Amino acid sequence: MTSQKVLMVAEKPSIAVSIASVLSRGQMSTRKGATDVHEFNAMFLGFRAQYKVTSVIGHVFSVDFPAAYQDRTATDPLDLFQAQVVKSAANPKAHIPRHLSQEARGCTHLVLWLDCDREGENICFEVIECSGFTMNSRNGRVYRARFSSISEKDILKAMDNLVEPNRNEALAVDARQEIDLKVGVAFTRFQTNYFQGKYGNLDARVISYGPCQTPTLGFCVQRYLQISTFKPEKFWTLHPYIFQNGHEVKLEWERQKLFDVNVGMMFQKLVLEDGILDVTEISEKQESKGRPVGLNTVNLLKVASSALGFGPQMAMQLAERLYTQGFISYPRTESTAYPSSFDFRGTLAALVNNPTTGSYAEKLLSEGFQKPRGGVDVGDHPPITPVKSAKEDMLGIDAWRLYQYVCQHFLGSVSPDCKYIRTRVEFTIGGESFHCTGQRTVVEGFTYIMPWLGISEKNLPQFMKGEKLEVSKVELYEGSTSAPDYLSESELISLMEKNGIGTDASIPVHINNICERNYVQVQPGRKLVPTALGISLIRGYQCIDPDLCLPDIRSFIEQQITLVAKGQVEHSRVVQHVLQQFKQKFIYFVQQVINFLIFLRHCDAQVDMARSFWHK
DNA sequence: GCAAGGTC
Repeated sequence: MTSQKVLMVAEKPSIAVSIASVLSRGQMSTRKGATDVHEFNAMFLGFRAQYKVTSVIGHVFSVDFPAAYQDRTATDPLDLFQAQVVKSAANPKAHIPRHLSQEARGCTHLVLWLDCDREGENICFEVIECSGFTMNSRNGRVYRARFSSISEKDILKAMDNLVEPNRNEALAVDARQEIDLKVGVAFTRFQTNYFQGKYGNLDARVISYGPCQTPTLGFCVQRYLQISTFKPEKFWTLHPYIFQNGHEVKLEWERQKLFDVNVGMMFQKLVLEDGILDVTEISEKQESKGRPVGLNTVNLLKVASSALGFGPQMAMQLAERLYTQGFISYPRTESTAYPSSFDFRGTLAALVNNPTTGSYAEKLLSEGFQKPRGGVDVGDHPPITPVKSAKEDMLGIDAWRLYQYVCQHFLGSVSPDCKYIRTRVEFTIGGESFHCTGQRTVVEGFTYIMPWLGISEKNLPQFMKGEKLEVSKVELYEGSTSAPDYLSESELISLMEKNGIGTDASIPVHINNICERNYVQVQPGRKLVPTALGISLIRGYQCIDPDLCLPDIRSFIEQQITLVAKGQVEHSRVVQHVLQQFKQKFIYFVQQVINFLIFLRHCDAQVDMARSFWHK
């Protein structure tokens, strides 16, 4: 009897290695190709089988317009909405389609090990197309492996529960690709044609629009507008002072702020006339600051920007290198919960040779470490953790600093919580209430290894309830409300994540885009300051159609394609419906812009007439 | 050469 031949395809080479290692128990032979192919013999569905495990490198295809629409001077952007879209190799140099079709030859079964998300489901069908397999054919069968992590347990479990790939989820991605392409390119071509060199000094090669990049820019400009329209306001507050056991203590007012100096002076007089503070309440409460959950990509990017000064693009490049050199685990993950099978002891042991964090890792090993807090498991990859110890000269200064943070975060996540005692003393004087607070650390916990998160110690002298104290002075402090600062890159990342703009992998790309297109500039402290061009663009959308630069535009697309993913509405109906709406917006936008440009030309003509009149 | 999403 001839044996079965099984082809397995993963989303990236490293996953193919993991799957082949588990299923062959390490007994595989690897041969080079467009991507490596791992071969071995094992049982498959009760029969002896020859296995080949290989991978793609992300998407095999990407969508674009046919050649006829590529010449932007010869095409009306409005026609793009009803144009055909064609798929072509995402990376022609990699020759992935040819690789898949060659390896599939003679195979009786195809098992798809793509990442278990919508994009992965879409890549499943790209692989099916290249391999020549068809769903439900007699001579070859197609299976989908659904795995929640790349552990031996989950891989074997997925093998015992093979399912079919989900066509609807794949179609939802097709819908998004077509909508993003048509909307983005139509607006971008129109804007570039009409704004470039037309007026002002908005000189730029391309003036782009996109349902992710434009709301991203919108966040930066929104903050800029808050700053530029901010009107500072004076305020007053009372601070009584006392001397207790040789310490001067400044008290805070329950009313916090007043915006009228006369009322402030009245209260100051009341307090001074009384002159005696009554201690009405003393409370001590133990508070806890929780250790961090596992590190995911977005949180790594935020820390890299705010604490290490690395932009997201650079942070990902450094992380990628640390990953391929085996120092940290896979750096693209949404999960913050460690899998149940995670080897904490092994990871700690791997760090004991680290010059700076090694002794702390050793201490956790000998004295015991904590089970990490919950977090979320999205089922993609485990949180980002160190894998082996390193020294600075092995990595270079930047990679070393990022690696150090990954170590500190991991160690922090298996350390005790930080415990501290908060003391609050309440006073009354002249009918007004004041208080002071102190705090002291009881258990340092994870803040030992992440000292910047530590509790700032504030000691208070002893007080007794019912005690009466003489006030030493009563300050009427005059302050001024201040404008917020420019949006920091790490705040922007938080806003994007919260509003569903981009993914962990694409957030750095969008931020990089708005910088490279000269819409914002990164200033010291990684603050994002919009340029004249960026401000003009967003103000333009705000005048014509504010939806265009709001994050809801992305949520709307996501929500519509989810109907496809769930099989509730047909793919083509959703695409038509969404494109129809964007086409209306596009037409209105074009009309308004053209009217405005006509108006400007009219103004110029008036100015010219006035000039020639006065210069006669 | 314009979008956004994979991954390198």
